[in-house]
Amino acid sequence: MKISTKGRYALRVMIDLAIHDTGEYIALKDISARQNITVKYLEQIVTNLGKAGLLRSMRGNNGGHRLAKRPEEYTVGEILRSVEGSLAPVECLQRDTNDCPRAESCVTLKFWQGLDNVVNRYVDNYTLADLVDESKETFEYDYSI
Amino acid sequence: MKISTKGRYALRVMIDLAIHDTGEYIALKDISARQNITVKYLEQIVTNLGKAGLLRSMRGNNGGHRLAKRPEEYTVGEILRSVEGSLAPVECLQRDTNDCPRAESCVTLKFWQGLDNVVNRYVDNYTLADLVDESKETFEYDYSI
DNA sequence: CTTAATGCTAGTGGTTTAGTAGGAATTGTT
DNA sequence: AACAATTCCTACTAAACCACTAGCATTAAG
Repeated sequence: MKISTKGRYALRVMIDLAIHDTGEYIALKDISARQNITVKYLEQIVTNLGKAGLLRSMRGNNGGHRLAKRPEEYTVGEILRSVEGSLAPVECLQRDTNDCPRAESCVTLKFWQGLDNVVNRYVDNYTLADLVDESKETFEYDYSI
Repeated sequence: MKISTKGRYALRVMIDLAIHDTGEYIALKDISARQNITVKYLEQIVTNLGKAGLLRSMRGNNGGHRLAKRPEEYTVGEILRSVEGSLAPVECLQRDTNDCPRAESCVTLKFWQGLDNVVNRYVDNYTLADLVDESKETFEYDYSI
């Protein structure tokens, strides 16, 4: 039931972009320095975030990334899913990719569906803005993070 | 965020033992035939369940396993944890094994704790008896499973 | 044209998953 | 006492996944 580093890092990247949002594009180099994640690894993460439409990106000199919408418009769920794929606890709940032939007779299906529901309800009711607020509580006067 | 086969199989084993409970010990061979899981793999799973005190086991001829308590006294959470280890979505929440030095400054800690809470609340309020009941609904008159 | 950035594809060492395999120990039956 | 059926224990393994690293192509500004 673990979330991978990509999921955890994606959250940190989004918080970082939200806190340092100036309207300009922010280079991965800067995020890397603040978050202690290599630029190369960040590339993969922001690629996923970008493909999901969560970021606007710009190549070339002075290029970088910025949020595509306001922090309160992102759910943590969509951020996590963009890099982790489905958060479903068992594969048979990923409707699109899988159709378990035993579904009809599966005794535990209801249990797994319920678990999937509570997880998704939680992550989809938590917004990036919530994380940003908590970040500001944590570092009361220090916005350098 | 996936549960491994061991976790899924452990649930099926426990349901199987509950449904076929006669007070006698049930051999892995029988569970294997009903659940389509090899005896060898079942051995590993019941070893974990046994070490957690969830099963009573008997070696030798006519040996096998049976539940250590009534189905309503098991939570699905304790069954899953006995084979999966902690269900925490991030390692830093596994108090015993880990003490993240960044915990104080971790911006996302509160979010992860909340997720851990909803997951554990769900699985710890679901009992083996609930699964058994649902199994009986699924196979109305067919208890051969 | 140079520089600084992202975009894309591939490689890689380590860990975990999902089993398999073999034999020792235990218990009931004959 | 021997045998058969079972669990117990340790080790092994192929495949997948994770957490990166690497190299080069592409793009944009100055």
